[in-house]
Amino acid sequence: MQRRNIDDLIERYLSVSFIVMRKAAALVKCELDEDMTNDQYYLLRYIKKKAKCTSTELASMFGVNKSAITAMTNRLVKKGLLQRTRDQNDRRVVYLTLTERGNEWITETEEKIHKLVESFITKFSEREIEMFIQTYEKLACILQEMEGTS
Amino acid sequence: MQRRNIDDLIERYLSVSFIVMRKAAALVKCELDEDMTNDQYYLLRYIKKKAKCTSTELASMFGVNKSAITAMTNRLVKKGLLQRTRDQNDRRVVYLTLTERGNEWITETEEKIHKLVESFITKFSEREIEMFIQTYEKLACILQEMEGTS
DNA sequence: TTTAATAGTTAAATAATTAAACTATTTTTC
DNA sequence: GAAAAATAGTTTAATTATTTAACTATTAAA
Repeated sequence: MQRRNIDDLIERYLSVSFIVMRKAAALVKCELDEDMTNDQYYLLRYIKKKAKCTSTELASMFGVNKSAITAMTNRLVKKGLLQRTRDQNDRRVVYLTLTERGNEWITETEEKIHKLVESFITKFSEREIEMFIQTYEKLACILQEMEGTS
Repeated sequence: MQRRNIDDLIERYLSVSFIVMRKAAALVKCELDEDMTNDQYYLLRYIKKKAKCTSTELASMFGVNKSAITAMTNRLVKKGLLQRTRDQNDRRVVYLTLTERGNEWITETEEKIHKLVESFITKFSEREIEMFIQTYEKLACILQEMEGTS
């Protein structure tokens, strides 16, 4: 591939990924209750999928320090959406699970977000969106394997 | 398209876009000086491309309130990377432009970020990445046209 | 059994963000 | 042309997200 073609693709990638990131964040926010944030949505979504998980795992997935996760989970525990339980075999480990209310909230919210994503995903042909997501998933794998991503 | 196929694509999109967003943010951060943030990088990058721009334009691009832009630009002015100049025709308007140091910083940093993006973008075939970015750009257009994105 | 490593929290600091109230201009409207 | 409405940007107070460093408690390794 030619030098200027690569540079052009890189530039386009940087611009478009920035725009999509910010616009998508704004749209997701519109679907959430006033007192909930996008990060809180993503955190509860992840815990629902895993059923239970630890701070360390979340910190790695979110690419942040464990103390950032402690702060976030504290807020969600205070809101009654999340609960902590200690592992009886290894008492250092704390599991995070959804409360009943947390489960209700994320279930309702997932429905709204799915409708939102559907409203734009259906503007593409099945083939186009399938190809897009496949490449996107490949990219996710590459990024996850790169060092320094913690 | 079948119902369960759409739902599956939506779920895959949500998962992969989240992972890429967080991992990319972590990688970009590694390339920046200790005292600079990803948002500051994206803001200076945008201003460099436009040469000069206003708070209102930035707020719209970033999908945030104008007061968030005021706060960010204050920090960058304090760091000596950005400057404000008032429009002489319409004295309500304030233009933001890079200082000499700001220009040097963003030029150096853009080079690092380009190398970073190149390191993973070249793992795809030219055809695959071209298709991917085309669909991504279409998506950006659709999101920008959607209401409530401010 | 002392030493290492691991899991998580706390504390202090900063950045990003919002909402509401505000100042200073320019445009509209009657 | 003066009063009213709109526009551009800032300030203030509050909250969330984040980092780094120091810390507690527990488990694994030497």
